[in-house]
Amino acid sequence: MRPTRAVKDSPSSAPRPRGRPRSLEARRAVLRAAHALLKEGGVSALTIEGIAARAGVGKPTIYRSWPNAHAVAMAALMEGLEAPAAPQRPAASAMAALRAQLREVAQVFSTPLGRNVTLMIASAESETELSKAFRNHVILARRNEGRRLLETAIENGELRDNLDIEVALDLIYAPVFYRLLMGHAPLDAAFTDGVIRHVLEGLAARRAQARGARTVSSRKT
Amino acid sequence: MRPTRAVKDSPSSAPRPRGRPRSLEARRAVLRAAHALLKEGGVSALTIEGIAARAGVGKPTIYRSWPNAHAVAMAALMEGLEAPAAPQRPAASAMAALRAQLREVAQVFSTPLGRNVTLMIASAESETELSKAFRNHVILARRNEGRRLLETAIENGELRDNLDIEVALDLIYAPVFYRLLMGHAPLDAAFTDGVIRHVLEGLAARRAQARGARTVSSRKT
Amino acid sequence: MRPTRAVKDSPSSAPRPRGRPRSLEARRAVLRAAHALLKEGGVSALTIEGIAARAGVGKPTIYRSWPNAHAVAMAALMEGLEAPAAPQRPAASAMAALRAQLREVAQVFSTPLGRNVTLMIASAESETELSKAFRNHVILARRNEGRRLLETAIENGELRDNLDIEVALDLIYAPVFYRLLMGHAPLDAAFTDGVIRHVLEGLAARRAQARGARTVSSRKT
Amino acid sequence: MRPTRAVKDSPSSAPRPRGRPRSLEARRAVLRAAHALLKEGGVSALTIEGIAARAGVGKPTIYRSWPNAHAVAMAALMEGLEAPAAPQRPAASAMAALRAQLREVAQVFSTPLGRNVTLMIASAESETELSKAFRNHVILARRNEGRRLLETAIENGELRDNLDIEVALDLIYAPVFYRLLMGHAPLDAAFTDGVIRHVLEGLAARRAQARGARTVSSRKT
DNA sequence: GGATAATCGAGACGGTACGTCGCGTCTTCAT
DNA sequence: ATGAAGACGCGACGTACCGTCTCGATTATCC
Repeated sequence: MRPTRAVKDSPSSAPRPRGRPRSLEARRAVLRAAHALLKEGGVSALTIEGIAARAGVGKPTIYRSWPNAHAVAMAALMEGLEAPAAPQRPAASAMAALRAQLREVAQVFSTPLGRNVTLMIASAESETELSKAFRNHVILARRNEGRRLLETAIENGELRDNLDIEVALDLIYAPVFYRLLMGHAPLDAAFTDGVIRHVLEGLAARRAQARGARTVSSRKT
Repeated sequence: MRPTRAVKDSPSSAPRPRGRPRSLEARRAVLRAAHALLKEGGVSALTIEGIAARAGVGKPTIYRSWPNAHAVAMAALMEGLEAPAAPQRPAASAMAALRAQLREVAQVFSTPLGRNVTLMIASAESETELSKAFRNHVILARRNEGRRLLETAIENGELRDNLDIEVALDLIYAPVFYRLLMGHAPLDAAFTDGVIRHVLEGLAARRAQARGARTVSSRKT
Repeated sequence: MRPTRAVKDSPSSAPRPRGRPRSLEARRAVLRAAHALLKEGGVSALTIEGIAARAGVGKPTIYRSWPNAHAVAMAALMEGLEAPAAPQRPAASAMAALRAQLREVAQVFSTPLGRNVTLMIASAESETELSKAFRNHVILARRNEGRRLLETAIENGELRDNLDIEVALDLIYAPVFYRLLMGHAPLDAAFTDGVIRHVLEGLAARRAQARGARTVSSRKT
Repeated sequence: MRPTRAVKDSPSSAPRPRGRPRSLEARRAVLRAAHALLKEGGVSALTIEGIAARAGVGKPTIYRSWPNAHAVAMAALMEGLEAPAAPQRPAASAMAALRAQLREVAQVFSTPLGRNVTLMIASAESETELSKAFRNHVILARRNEGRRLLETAIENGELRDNLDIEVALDLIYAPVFYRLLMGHAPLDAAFTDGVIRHVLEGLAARRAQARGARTVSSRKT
């Protein structure tokens, strides 16, 4: 198998490869074309031939940098789906910020493109370096922001201090992607707010029935 | 490849087939072949040509019954992924039953086949009748069982009575599929139990009952 | 390797193949297109893609019947380079007929198409069934006609009866193809007639009949 | 198009070009590699990339000296197919020498390499300077030797003095290349000797039937 | 001796054609 | 008149070379 040397190796180890360097412009044209095709026709419209034709590039040029269309798509989307970085306006509380972020996540990933991205991550057949990077970039970026918020909330006393943050993060983000992928119910702000509310309050009955809940939970895990 | 005429020889009891009553047999062979291929090579290995060859069936015979490979796969899986019918042993409480069911779901869908099924649902590009039926069959069957348990739990006083059941169901099931598809963290019983525990107690800091909640949660996380 | 079953097997052994028979029309369109391309642009213009496009046919359809472009070309030319069957007007003698035939051969193979055909035969890398058939068809058809004429001439007493006919045939036909392929000198009727004359008389100095021979040869050379 | 300046211009007019001179070693490595590839895999194995890789040379280095693979091949072969210069042992007669030379020609060109060379000449699509030079070098060198022998033979009285030498040369050499390229019959010493014998004696009947032959030949040419 | 220039190797570039695979439709024959 | 077999037009796949173009490094001549 040909190497398909990664576009970017470790930064310092590079002893300047011998031949003509790869054209950054071609690379960019390919990613642009891939992005456009993905937006227009979905995953099935994204073919190497189509990308090459649209980018004005030869097929081998694409294969030189990526092993298959999937990888091109991921690379293209990593540049087009930047995390929105800063919360535009400071929220009243960490949980309020989280609620706002969850709305934003739901909105971004509800677009056809966002849905395709999610699918692409999900259907990655093998764990390549690129697919991990892509997942980290797309999914974990938000998740990390969420983790930061959760930690702040715990410090603030908004949340109890003995929760499993990873589980909590899954509780918060999973429903969005679940509805997105399964499509069994709408994915709107009402839903994400409902998620936040329920996950904060918990489902267990309070006051009088706290004991029952405790009993249930205290069973051997 | 040889025709593999009789996919299954009935024990010589039938001197009947003068005409062409082979249809049902052919269909079954197709579904069996599809199932096998899906298990062996994943979604990408499932081609109409492959199914036809393996089932000893002509391609048009397949197209006569299903519009495309996706549909065949779904049909094949609907027969191979039955809901596990009854909870084997009655649980101590509704939530205990739910916890057991969630473990079972996680286990079933963690198999390569289960993962492929989930992907197939997720990546259904258009909402066909069949894809809805499939989703209902695979996903909603469990969800309905869960809904029944939640309602029982509310009646029992295990859960508070003012919760949004649909949101609650998503809170419970989503994390399983989220980890399954994103693969960012393991999907085991410890996780599903953690999900149940956190979703019951909620994340918010308690005022009155903080002590009780903390006690529960402080068990091995 | 796929069989690429010969277009025509032995005639009687065929138990009528199972599926849809190959389209004769497609086959004809392919050969027509190949012929046209060969005529227009020579051997290098004859690509499978070009043929397919021009014939309105899929590439696999071509590969189903022929293993490579070379074979298609040969098949195409076998239908377009028929031997001219009968000598239009009966010649005064067998050698006169041979002289006329040699002129015709030189003329036919001097065309770009004829030259390509000859090259194609010459450059056949491996001895396939088709290439032998093609050579027989194109080259040996004329050669056989020539053999018949030589035999007649021997019977007539025009030629001596102790000559090696195969060598004689080579002596007659080879110069035409030699000039055709090497291009070191023109290939016209004067040349072919000169060949016939010299090959009849021989190069050796005569003892008894030197005079007669000289007389003959001294006609315009 | 770049000039592809001839490897060797006029000898004296050179004002010694400015830059680094072309590497003679590289040139030799290229020719050696081309020769080896041609011998191993035939014409189709001779690619610029293959030559460059094998010679340890950059592709542009090759293109700087030759316009295409064909030219490289010809250049490579011109150095590897030298005429055998002198007849090793003086022959009894000019025709005996010719017979020996024809044997040698048949033997040399029967090798795979010789066959490829011949094909290369035959299939030269355009009449470039190089292709003419190559043809002269490979084909005409022997032919010139043959012409010298024929002239000697005429002077000796071995051959009649009124023959067309060019036609005679074709009669002698053509059959070798004809059998070589068409492959319809073996190419051995028996054959070449037969050619010489027949071409000397002629095909026409002698003595009594000389008149018939003459009659035939004297028809309007 | 330092600038200039053409070479060298390496290899990426936009292309063209390759030969293969699978699609979904069709046609033919045997049952 | 149904079903297997399989050819059809089509389109994308991933590869091999084409001939051209940068690159950094080298090697010569000229100023």
